[in-house]
Amino acid sequence: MSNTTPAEIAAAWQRERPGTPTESIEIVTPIWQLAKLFADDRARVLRAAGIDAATLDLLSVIRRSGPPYRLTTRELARRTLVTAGAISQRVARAEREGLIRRSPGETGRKSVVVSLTDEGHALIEGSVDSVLGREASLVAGLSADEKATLARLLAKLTADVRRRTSAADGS
Amino acid sequence: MSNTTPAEIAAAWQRERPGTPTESIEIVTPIWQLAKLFADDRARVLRAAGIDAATLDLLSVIRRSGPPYRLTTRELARRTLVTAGAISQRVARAEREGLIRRSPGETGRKSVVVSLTDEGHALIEGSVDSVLGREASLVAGLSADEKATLARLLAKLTADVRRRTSAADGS
DNA sequence: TCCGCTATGTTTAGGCCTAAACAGAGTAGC
DNA sequence: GCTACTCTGTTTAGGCCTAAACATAGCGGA
Repeated sequence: MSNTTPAEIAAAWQRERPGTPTESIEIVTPIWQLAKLFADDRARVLRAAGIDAATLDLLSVIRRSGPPYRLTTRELARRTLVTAGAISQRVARAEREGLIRRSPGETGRKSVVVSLTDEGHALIEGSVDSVLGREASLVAGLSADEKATLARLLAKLTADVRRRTSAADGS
Repeated sequence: MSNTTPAEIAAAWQRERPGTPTESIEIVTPIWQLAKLFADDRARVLRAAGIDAATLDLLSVIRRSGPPYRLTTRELARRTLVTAGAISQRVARAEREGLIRRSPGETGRKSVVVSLTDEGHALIEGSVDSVLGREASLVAGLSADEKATLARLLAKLTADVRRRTSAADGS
């Protein structure tokens, strides 16, 4: 029934291999577990709405960029955390389903702009509230103070990790 | 260069669709971003060690279960967050690489116990410290207090979300 | 003008995962 | 002793992703 907690994992390593550097486990492991819990739950909610998480992410980025709801694939790759190849595939799938439209970009360079179709716009309007509403209910167990503190620490950690993992260095 | 921050995403939704329930964004989004940053970084560290994250996870669970380093596939599925089918595939891959061994379980029911080979044991000993050490350095930007607070809030949130997503109900 | 460099996208090969269909091993009740 | 049911694992079909190989499109210097 109960899954292993991060604290138990760290304790198990210390018991089996005293001296193992386990300081990060109680931070990193729950982040992975939560990411998976949120992802699975979101997938379940979206299945009912006839859309998948990857497509929702794509349409969301375009939708909240505001009118005229158009972005180049380069911008899409920058604003989502996936590779250019993944964007290319997402766009192809969404285009096949009639949710977006591709058109050649005009300003210099070779470029492609992706824009929402009416169907795509309707689909995102109909699903974003249910997804975000559901997620708000999942974090409702924390008090306002706890949520603020957690958000602040996560923001700090994200900035730290991004700095330490990108480019050279690392120590 | 800079990626969009969760706070900017929430602000964008409020600008475009006033009233969108964005309370969860500054919690859920950074968790996903961090999970991906950690996963990518771990994959990079492991590539050098000749092992992948899925196999490391498998061997780790068996290793820290203690002597005699044997678990049934059912136990493996329970202790990792993946499906039984995924375990079956992970075990098949690891067996092909000579890292684990499969043998019929004796106690009642049909069951299969997975045990570490010497090669598997050596591989996990040689990589766990480098992975955990690297991750410790990634979270080193937080003070001891901040780490403790973050760990506590993440543990609480994980318990909450698990409770709210499992089984029926949800509201 | 020509050649090549750089910025952009797309395609391909392969990895890992989930859901669901399968299959085998015990167990329980008749 | 049989049949049905319930655990356990494995296999299959399909999805999404990354890395890397491929294409193109403009620009720029000689």
